[in-house]
Amino acid sequence: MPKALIERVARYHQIASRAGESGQSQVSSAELAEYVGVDATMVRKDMAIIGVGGRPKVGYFVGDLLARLNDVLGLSRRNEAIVIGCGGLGSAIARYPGFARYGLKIVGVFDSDFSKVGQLVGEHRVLPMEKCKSVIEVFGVRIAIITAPGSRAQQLCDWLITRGIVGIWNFAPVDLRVPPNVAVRNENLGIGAAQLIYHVNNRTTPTAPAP
Amino acid sequence: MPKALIERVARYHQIASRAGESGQSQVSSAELAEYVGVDATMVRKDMAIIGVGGRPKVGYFVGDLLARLNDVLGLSRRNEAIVIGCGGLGSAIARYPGFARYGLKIVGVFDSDFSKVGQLVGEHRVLPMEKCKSVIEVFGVRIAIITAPGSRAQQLCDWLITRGIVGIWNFAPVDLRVPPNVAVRNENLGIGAAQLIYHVNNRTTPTAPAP
DNA sequence: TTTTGTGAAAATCTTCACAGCG
DNA sequence: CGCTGTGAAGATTTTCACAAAA
Repeated sequence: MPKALIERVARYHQIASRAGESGQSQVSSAELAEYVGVDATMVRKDMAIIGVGGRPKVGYFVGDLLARLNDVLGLSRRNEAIVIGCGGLGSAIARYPGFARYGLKIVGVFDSDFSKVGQLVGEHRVLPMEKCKSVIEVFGVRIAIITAPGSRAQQLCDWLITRGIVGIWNFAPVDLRVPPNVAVRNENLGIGAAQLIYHVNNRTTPTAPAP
Repeated sequence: MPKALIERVARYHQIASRAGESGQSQVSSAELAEYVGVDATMVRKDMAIIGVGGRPKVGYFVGDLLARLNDVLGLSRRNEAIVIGCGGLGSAIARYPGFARYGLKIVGVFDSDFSKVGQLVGEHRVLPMEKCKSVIEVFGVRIAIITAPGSRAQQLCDWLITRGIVGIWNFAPVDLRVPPNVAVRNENLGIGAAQLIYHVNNRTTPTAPAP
């Protein structure tokens, strides 16, 4: 399974999802290609790989496509998550409304700072770390979103894994190391900034198309 | 210039930067490879491309490496940025301490909601959108960080570009479209979530090494 | 006649194997 | 020796060209 494809599948999902909401019932490979920023041929190849068939002259049916994408991504099942650390980033994420579409449900927000415990963050009451273990067990939580300080993130991560967490979404400014059976996504804003700056400094000056 | 390389260069910078701070004066390709998650050979290839030479038995000098990386990424010059929208995500980003290392300096925080104008977000006073134009001009701002609602993001983006912005870091849950001479980085938390969920559901179960 | 589907070619990226140097 | 440097081989990803279908 092409690794780069997974990068695109999530985008296809977004587009299909949006198209569905706006009442559109089919999308063409050209349309998908446009939004994802690749060639239309590749979209068709991708569709072949994930097992979605289209119809010449019509395109792909949004319903079919979305169903298959949900299946591939695993969004059909409910995906419970907890947020650890409710500083600025943590509380913003805990309140972020856009996760519902992906079946990601935040079931607990934790902080080791007692002055934050008990505060309301969106619809979540901040809980002390002591409660974390039970929440994981009770809800069968598999995903943890870490927004704790970099200095504590790895230690926290290790502990969460012993408690059964198998997916880590890390916003602390360090790259977390995990055993091979655990999925980790290191978001790292600093690296994002560096990449953007690179592209700003090396952006394409608009040139006339080659003859 | 290999596109995938740029993805790694920012990570090399992070590692080198950290190594320097902890007093380490050289790093080996194996060490860099370990952290970035690629083969050591590729690190050496990358170094050759960006023009960093190492020494057998020693590795790469952190000072040389960092200087070159700063140059390649364009972090030597100061990179002014503004933040538009100071909801949860916007204010978290405005206060994020990790950007200094990359020369990214936030010089203004804006919101169109008058009830937020005048509030203090970290060290920044929230300004009304009317002031945005002048701030861009006065500081020569090239980068805008958008955390406004998805519904307004594209319109805002278009306007910013007319005002001279050439780099957009977009946290709204839509993919912004920009002309080819503008750099855009669509961060999109929803898509990040979808990708993590995929990897959680398809993570490698630890198997015995092949015989 | 437009849009999908796909084998073959091209480009890109990654790993291998080993030479070279301190 | 241990680690860098690099040409050649290998794997993957992307594009091209065109057949097929509605």
